Amino acid sequence: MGEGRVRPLAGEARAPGRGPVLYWMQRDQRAQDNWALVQAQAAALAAGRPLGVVFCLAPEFLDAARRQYVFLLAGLRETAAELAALNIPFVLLAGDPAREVAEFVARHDAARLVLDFNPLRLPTSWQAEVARRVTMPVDQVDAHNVVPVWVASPKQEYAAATLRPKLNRVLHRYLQEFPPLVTHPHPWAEAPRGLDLVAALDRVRAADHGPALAWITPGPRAARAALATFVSQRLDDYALGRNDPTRAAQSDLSPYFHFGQLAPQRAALAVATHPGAEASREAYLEELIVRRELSDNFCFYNPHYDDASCFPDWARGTLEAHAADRREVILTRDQLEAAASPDPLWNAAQRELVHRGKMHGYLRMYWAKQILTWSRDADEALAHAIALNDRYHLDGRDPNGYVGCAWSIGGVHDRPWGERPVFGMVRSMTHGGCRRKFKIDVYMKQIGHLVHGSQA
DNA sequence: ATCGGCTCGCGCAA
DNA sequence: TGCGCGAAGCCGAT
Repeated sequence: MGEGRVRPLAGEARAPGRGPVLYWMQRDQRAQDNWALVQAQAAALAAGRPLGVVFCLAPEFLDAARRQYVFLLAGLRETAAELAALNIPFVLLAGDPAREVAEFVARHDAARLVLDFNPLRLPTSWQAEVARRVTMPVDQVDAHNVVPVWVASPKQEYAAATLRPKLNRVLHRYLQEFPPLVTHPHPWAEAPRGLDLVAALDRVRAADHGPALAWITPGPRAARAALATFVSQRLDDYALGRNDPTRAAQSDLSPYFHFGQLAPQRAALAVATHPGAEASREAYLEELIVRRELSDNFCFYNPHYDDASCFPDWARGTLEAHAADRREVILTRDQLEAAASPDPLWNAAQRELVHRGKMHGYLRMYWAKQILTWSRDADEALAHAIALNDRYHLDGRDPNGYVGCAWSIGGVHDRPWGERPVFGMVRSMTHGGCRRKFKIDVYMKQIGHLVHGSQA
């Protein structure tokens, strides 16, 4: 599975419990291609124990909206069925994860507890709390990154350029085929039923932000199909077309990655072995591995990933120096949310976000940067961008989102550029620049149809 | 269409 | 200590 994939989180010296090995599934919500489950099953087989998976639904998670929970629960239903068919019970809990999981694990006297990895503060604090409360050994497995984040680098990296060689040096050791999860030979006879996955949506206190989504089907099976379609039909156009919002060259896989319904490593394997345009393969693997894992590196080593104190010194200085620059207009968060800015291109991007739950990658940068020009300062702009990103993006509340906003507004992982009003030396993007790069009128027309069609 | 200048600091070679 | 070069930039000159 690759050196360092598993790290003890607590209790190396603790005695194992007398019950099953339990995997507390959080970020990686799939049965196959999941290193945490591979590790949990290996431990269970070695000890001759049953294996179980527990998931705790937090009734509110960082302002997640209803359609995000719908996506999550639909995927979990499929994953639970897949696990049950392999003789691995799946148990759904609801409530405060730190308390519920700790109690559950103690009640069933788990032999070991296995965790997956998410660098964000809230899930990390839940894990730490559970590890402190339980009495058996706890292992953490980075099941999300191709190269485990603590292996890739021991520190916060300055930019993609500094992380890239570190990843490339060890990539061949980690970019390997997954072993399959097998039918578990030791049944967990006393496994509780847990909550019903269909009724669970009623326990969620989530507001309805944005219409229900029909263009994307949740679940690991649909994720594999979407990957196959992308590789066979759009990958060759990726190098040239990915920054053109009017061309469908993007993978559209990020919602699956975010909810762990598809392993980035599975996508990397599929792309790396695909014959065809070399430039497109490299461009995609750069974004899938280097830039995505740079986001995990940032959030793992910098707990201020979602406030302006995480910006590099040069960016904070230059933004400060331009804080008093005249703004065209100051917009409230409600005005931004309602796509009521003076820029029709920005409004179209915001409408795409609301109606599709996903904005084109190139426009995500433009969108966040423009918010800076309509905010009193960079702190306020970052707060607006993160709030709207998390509320509407299917892949919101993810390291990629926080780092994307910090890159756009605060120069994180970027370098300084020619000084301009408001932005200072932070790289700017303009309406005119977009006009030069793609047909903005075609994009705005496409979004007009999207909005009109889904409001009927 | 393409090019260069804008500007800072990391990491490495020396 | 010096030097090369960088996640998607802009703009004006050619």
